[in-house]
Amino acid sequence: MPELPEVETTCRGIAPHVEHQRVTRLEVRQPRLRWPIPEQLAHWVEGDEVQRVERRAKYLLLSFSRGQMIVHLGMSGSLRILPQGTVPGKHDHVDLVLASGQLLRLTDPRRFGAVLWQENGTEHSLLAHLGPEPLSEEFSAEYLQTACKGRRTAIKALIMNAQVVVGVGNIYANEALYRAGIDPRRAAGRISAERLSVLVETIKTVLAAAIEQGGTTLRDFVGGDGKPGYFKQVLDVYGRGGEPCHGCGELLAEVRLGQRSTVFCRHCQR
DNA sequence: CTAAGGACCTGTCGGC
DNA sequence: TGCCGACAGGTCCTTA
Repeated sequence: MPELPEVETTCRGIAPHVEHQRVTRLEVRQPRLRWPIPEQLAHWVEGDEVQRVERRAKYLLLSFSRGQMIVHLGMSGSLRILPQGTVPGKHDHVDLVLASGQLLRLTDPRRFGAVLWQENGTEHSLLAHLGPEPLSEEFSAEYLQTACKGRRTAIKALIMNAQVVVGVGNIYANEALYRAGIDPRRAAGRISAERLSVLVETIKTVLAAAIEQGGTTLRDFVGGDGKPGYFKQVLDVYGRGGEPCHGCGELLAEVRLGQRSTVFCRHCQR
């Protein structure tokens, strides 16, 4: 479910309810997510106050006095603020119960998500080798040009590689490549500097627009405040295989690339 | 080192 | 209506 805009929307939605709140209890009903939830996590957070909620890549980081709780939503996860006492459903695996009378609930049917911990002064290995944030200045035309040099891998796979740049998932990779006029299958090392520069801009634009809209609504995504996102209305290619290209009217092609559904226009993208 | 494929898990949808 | 396979927003890990 969550791509970077969804995670950002969730972060902004939950932060006002969670920051500076004391955690009265951590209730784990299902510890088996992508990795087991650390057994000592409750011990580390209970009685302490959440200092800050922030996002790095698609990870949410909740800071406590001795370390950070790391939350990843995987493919199907979501976080919501609910009143205490709300009866948990089948896939409601974790509750962070707050002194305010609310709780932060993690729901994740597929359990590809994760709840982990990093002690102050240490960096979890998952976060150690992440590339730059796509909306930062560090993610520049020059940076992408260097990253593409000599690479034979398809450009779409490259921009979805978190070691190159974080937060570009399948939807926005398809959209950004369409807007840049680049064939997603093209070898990264065989794209001109000028065109890569355009791609950097379209990645930034498409992500920023999606964040502004509150994320893409697919199925039943809701942000931390329970409101749905509205970006789906402006997707040009994702989920539109076989339908007419918004630019030229030719039918959009759909192929599988690295096991991910890839939609593009054979006429507009080269 | 790079590139490609499998793995994790559940729900939903389309076809027969 | 029921069953079965294909597919879904992510990304780590193993294999070549």
